[in-house]
Amino acid sequence: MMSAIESHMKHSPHILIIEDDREISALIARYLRDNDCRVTVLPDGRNLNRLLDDNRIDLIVLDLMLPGEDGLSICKRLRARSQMPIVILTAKGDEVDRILGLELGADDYLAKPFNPRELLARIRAVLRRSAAGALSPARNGSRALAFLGWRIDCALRELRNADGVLVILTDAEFSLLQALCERPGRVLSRDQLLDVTQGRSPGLFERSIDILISRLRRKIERNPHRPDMIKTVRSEGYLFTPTVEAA
Amino acid sequence: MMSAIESHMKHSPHILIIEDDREISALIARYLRDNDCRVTVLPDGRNLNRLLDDNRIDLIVLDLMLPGEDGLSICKRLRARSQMPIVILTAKGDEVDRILGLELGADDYLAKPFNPRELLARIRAVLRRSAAGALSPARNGSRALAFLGWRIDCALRELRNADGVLVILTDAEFSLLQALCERPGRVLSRDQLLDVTQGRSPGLFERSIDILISRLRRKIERNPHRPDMIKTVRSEGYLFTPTVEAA
DNA sequence: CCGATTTGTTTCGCTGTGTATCGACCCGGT
DNA sequence: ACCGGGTCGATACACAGCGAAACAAATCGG
Repeated sequence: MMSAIESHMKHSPHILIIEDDREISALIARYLRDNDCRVTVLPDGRNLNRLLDDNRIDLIVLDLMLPGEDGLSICKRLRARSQMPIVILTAKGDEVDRILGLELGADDYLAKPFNPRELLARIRAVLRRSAAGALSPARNGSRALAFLGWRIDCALRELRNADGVLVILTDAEFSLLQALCERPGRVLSRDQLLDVTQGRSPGLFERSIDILISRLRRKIERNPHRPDMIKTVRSEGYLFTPTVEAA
Repeated sequence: MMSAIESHMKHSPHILIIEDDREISALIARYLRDNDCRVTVLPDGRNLNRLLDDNRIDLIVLDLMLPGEDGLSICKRLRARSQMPIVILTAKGDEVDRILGLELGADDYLAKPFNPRELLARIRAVLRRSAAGALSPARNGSRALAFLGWRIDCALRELRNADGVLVILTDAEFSLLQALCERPGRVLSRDQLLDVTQGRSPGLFERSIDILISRLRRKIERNPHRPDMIKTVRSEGYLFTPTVEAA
């Protein structure tokens, strides 16, 4: 029964919990991790945009009662930028906030105190629905990026050089390049790159990203031994230096 | 971004209520009709399949406490045949049934007694998430899609090429193509495709989707060995690259 | 109940990707 | 300067994912 749901989730989903109460967030995180989720916890809404940019979050569990920026405000902000699934947590019986949250675009709510098993069930229900996916009638027009004469078409997953000739990248290489292009001028750790490209947490001695970078350099750098575009920042990660523009 | 929602709003959603208590069903029906929904009421699970075949239902509100066939059983039956959105109604505090319902594939629940406004908010939240017309192959009314000169008629289940000549697809091939067309520009996992085309969970070493893709490519790709339209994304799934428009 | 067509399974070979290993390099500490 | 740990690049290799063909099973129409 559940296996149908889990099985069509290729990678374990990455859940972001926004909750100031350490005890509650630890409890949830523990339960979700025990049930094949990857979990990140944030105590408030600060650094949220940054975190969403650098990681591939599948769903957000959002407490409405937060210090600083209010949960409803965060919910609205999130909806303004994406359709990311949101499950909100409210104090028991706080019906107004609950309805308001749903009308603001949350996908579900749960009243505290709650049963972790029910939270998991709701998360799965929402993820299943969002994975089944809506039709994309007006799809974000063929996304294409350009840098230093290179052109990358994200819809076709194709890369062309300045002369317009196709440079054949493997799927993993393309995903990595896309991740870099979408975050230029910023140092990205191997963990972030793994998360974004494959939705995976790294093993202890994981070096697969290094290898991919190496292979990618061989295909796009003028001198792969003295890379211009993809620089390595020792013990930090990698940095994509060109300025990237939509094309 | 909003277009998915707007396309929903264009025609008022058709809600099916399965509820034996006349008083409650009348109350809900009234409130929903006042808020731009079309409503059909059924007192039990009989004639359900018949009704679903003959009408285009967008969402089902299902009471779990029913005479005759149990609500959970109905929920399971519905899930077996489609991904139709389901909101279940339970007696207050009946947590077990609630969780069970979600795990059976319901999209949301509401405890009785409830505020009609909240029911509406939940219905809208679920509808927002769900695809306008892609929920079940049985429901896809007369729609036609076009891409790269190809024309696909979902009602007749026919495919024509740029010259207007019929290309004969088998049933499974057509369902697969339709699923791809309805979600262009997104990588779809094999499990999702299996789920959408046949509502089936994959066996452990299932490769039937690969074969279908292969056979489909042979019929529609210019060079089946270097596919343009249906690209494979290694260890992720498949991607339909053309832009698709209604025709 | 039979034959034809559609659909799923098995198997094989190729390619892509991660792992292991080694060596180069950076940097700090005696 | 000399070593030593840590980090990264490169090569070689093992294995997993996918396409294709042949085969087997299921479905359908008569």
